[in-house]
Formats: sequence, C-alpha cells, structure tokens
Amino acid sequence: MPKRDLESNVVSLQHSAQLADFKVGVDNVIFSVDIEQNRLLILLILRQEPPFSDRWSLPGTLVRNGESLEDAAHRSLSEKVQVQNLYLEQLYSFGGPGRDPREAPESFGDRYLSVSYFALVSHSEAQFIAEGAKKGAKKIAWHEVGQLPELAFDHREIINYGYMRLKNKLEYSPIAFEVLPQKFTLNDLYQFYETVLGQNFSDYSNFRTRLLKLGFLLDTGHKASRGAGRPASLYRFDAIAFEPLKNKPLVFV
Amino acid sequence: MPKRDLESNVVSLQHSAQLADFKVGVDNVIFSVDIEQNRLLILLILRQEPPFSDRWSLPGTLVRNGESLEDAAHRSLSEKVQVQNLYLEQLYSFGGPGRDPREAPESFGDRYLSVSYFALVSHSEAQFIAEGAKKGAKKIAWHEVGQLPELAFDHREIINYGYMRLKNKLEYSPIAFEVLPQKFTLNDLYQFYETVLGQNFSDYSNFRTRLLKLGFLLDTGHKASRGAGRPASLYRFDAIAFEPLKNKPLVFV
DNA sequence: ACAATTATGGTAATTTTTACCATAATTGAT
DNA sequence: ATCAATTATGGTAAAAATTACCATAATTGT
Repeated sequence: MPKRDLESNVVSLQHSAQLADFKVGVDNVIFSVDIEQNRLLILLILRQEPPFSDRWSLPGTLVRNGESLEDAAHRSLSEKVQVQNLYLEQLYSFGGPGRDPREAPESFGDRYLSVSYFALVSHSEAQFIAEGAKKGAKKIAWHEVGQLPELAFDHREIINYGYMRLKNKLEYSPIAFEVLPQKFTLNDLYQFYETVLGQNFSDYSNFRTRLLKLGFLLDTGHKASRGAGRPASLYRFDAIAFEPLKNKPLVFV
Repeated sequence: MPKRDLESNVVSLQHSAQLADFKVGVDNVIFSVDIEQNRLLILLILRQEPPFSDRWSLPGTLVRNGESLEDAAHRSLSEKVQVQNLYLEQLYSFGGPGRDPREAPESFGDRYLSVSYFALVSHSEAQFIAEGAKKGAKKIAWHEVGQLPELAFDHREIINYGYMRLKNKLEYSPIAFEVLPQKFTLNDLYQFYETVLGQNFSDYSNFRTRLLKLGFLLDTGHKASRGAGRPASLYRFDAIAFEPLKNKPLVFV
C-alpha cells in the first residue's frame, strides 16, 4: 500500500521514505486520594528490564489491533489494579523523536508515541492484582506525589501534566464523586479537596455553605459517627441536579 | 527487532502479532477571528482524492522521521498559510480503529492515529500560500464556524473539540494578544471576545473596567480614529504584568 | 456533670458583579 | 458655526458573592 498524505491524499513518492512508523503506547497517570491520611498517591511500577531497569515508571501498554486508545488504557489499568469506580480521560500525547531509547538512532526502526491517560480511582476500593501471576513478580506501589522517586523515560513530565489536570478537574468537575463512597460527609469531601489542592485552599465553613448552596448534594438523612463529636450528616451526589452547573467552578483556590 | 511491552519491557511473543502499527498524522484546527465582520473562521481544504473526495477537511500531514509532533503541526500550517503571529497547542489524539477508511478491514495494514492541534492565527496577517505551486491546485478557504460544510473523516468531531478549547482558552489565557496587533483599542479586544464567545457575553462597559483593573493593559498614549466618534486609546499587552494572573479568569461568561 | 471534640448554621464586613447612565471627543450635515 | 449622530470613557448604586469569623448543637470519654 503506497503511503499517502493524510490531507491531500496525493501519493507522495518523494516523501515515502521519510514517513515515520510508530508503535503507540498508553501510559496511565493513576491518582488515588487517601482522605484518612491526607495523601495524594500515584500508582507506579518498578521496571525490571532495560531501558531504565530498576526505575519506577507509569503503568502502560502498547495498543493492539482492533483496540481503541481508551480500551488500551482501561486494559492496562485493570491488569494492575482492581477497582469498581474510576474516572478516566485522555491527557496528552508525547511523541518527540528520541523520547524512548529503544528508538534506533537515525531514521530506522519504529518510533514510540505515548498517549497518556489520566485516571482517578477509589483508594479504599482499589486492590492490587495478585503479583507474579504472569511472568516475573512486578513491584507495584502507591507513591505520594510529594515524594516521587526518579522515573523512567519522560514519565516525570507526564505526571506533572497529569497533576495539573487533576487540580483543574477538581475545581470544575464532579470527579470526586466518582471515587468517594455513595454516602459521604461534607468533611470527607473537604479532606478530599484539601489533599489534592493543598492546605488552606478554602475555609471549611465557607466550603460547606458554597457546596450546599449549589444544590447537588442531597442529605440522605443518615448520620455518620466518627467516635467523638457530633455525628455528621451523610450526603449523596445528585447527577441530575448537577447538570446545569457543568463547567462552572465548584470551589475557588 | 522484537516487539516489547512499553511498561514491562518483557518480550511478549504471544502478543507480538496483535500489536498495531501506526502511521501518525497531525490535523490542525486553525482558527482566525475577523473582528471587522464579527466572524469566527476555520481553515479548511477541499480534498481532491478518495476517500472523501470533494469533501472539505482539516489541513494535516503525516509525521516524518526525526520530526516532533509539534514540528509536523507547524510544517503543515506553514505550507498552507503564511503568518507571523500564531498560537499553537496540542488538542487531542483520535485513534480508534476504523476512523480512517484506508485502514484495512481486519488487523492488516497500518492504523491511522491523528494528533490534533489547535491554532489561532492573525486574520489580517494570514496570507494563503500560492495555490497550485505544488501538485494540483488545492482549494483552501476560511469557513465560518456557524456554517460548516460536511466534513471528511471525523473532522467535525475534532472541530467541536477545538471550538470548546478556544472558548476555554480565551477565558483563562491571553491568547488574544498573540494575534491582535501590537496596539489595539479596548473595542477591538471586545469584538474579538464577542465574536468567539457569542453576543452578550458581557456588558462592554464592565468588560472595560474589569480588563483595565487587572492591570496588564498599558495605555500607549496614542489614539485611533475610526471616522466618527471620540478617538479610542490604543493599548498594548504587558506580559510581565500578566504573569501573576496566570490561570485566573479574565472575563466571565 | 463536664471537658473535649466535631458538626452545623449563622453574621457582618468586604469585595465583586451587574445593570445602568452621564459626559467627552470626534465627524458630518446644515 | 452649530447641531445631531456617533463612539469612547468613566462613573454609580443595587445586588450578589466572598471572606473571616463566631456561637451553638450533639456526641464521647472521664
């Protein structure tokens, strides 16, 4: 099959040799919020083969025939961790030449393009898939964003981009409710936001009034008792009531 | 070269046959704002070969060896239109199987992945590159976003995504100043915003006070006379003064 | 019964947004 | 030269939102 120009579709013989062939991979930046201990976590995997042997890296996989990019991202994720509730969206594509050392030095062999995905999973729910079930036992672990080890490839850059996206998403989208339990207290929600956006992102009392006034948090009538103190009301997220608020900021930083 | 898993790097013989090979293209959603006539325009090209012969499509090109994605986007753009000032950023990657009819029906041949880019160019400045200089004369034209023809491939979807991004960018980033002349009136700026975000996005007087209070618009002391009426002050954008306002909303919709 | 603790619902001061309006400076017609 | 039309500019008052607090309620443990 002769190679064609995407736009003009003119058979471009003179450029034929210059066109790059790609393997396309997906890399997942998987976040998880531990509201008990106020830790924002990222899932990393310890590489066991070169290049970057013994370095931590983002979980990923190469895209197979007949598989969409998002399918591949889902597959990669579900191979590492078992979780019911999650949010997943595309992040960015990193495809500069030379980003993967496996690319041959000069115009030979395939290039590697990484389409990165951003995921948020429930921390309490997420279970690691039994290690060593496949080839060699892989080391897989949650790492706190503030204390990341040295990473393989350009994964540090991808994580930075993903972290930015997470903070933006949280301000404008109800993704927190994808991974919080069905019923939660306003304090749970506040801890979630504080863990991601940093301390003093907002006064707790003002956070409460703002969120409640928006009208998409419904009091279930049930109470949660955390030992000492007055029991907190349990709320649930009402997706219908949220509809008109799409793209409006939920909190301010 | 044996095919390797991006993450584990274990030579995966059992999957080798399933891995997809890709050609990677870039497609540009190139916007331009005509503030004289209040028109938001997109650059389209009339295809002259199958598939989608005689359909309008986004300008694009396939990525060459040694070329970054952004390089390819820049090259594609500069092959069609000559412009000094522009803003360019990556949009989204569309790579589902079957999005390009040239892909062979079942697991044979390459798949086509499109990394779309979003561009904003100065309308007054932009000149079409002499047509017919290369192969057959291509039809290239600006189209109003409200009146787009039927498009090739999934380009309509890409444009919708780009339009969303443009509106968001305008609210939070100073990209308007990348394509406005060095000196501009507040009315020029208002027309720009109104053309992109739609009528009654804001009261003109309030738009003025808000923007001026932010402090990154400097009065040059010069005046612009548009015939009738009081002459308007010419302002310029001060990038240094804007710095601390990054990611803060400039206007409200 | 009381201190400690956590949740909740306020309030007043401040700031921002919104919907207007009055005036200034120009052009073109009479 | 005068006046209407036109465009730019700088306000203001009412409404709404944000912010920094504080008082009280309901629980647990001593």
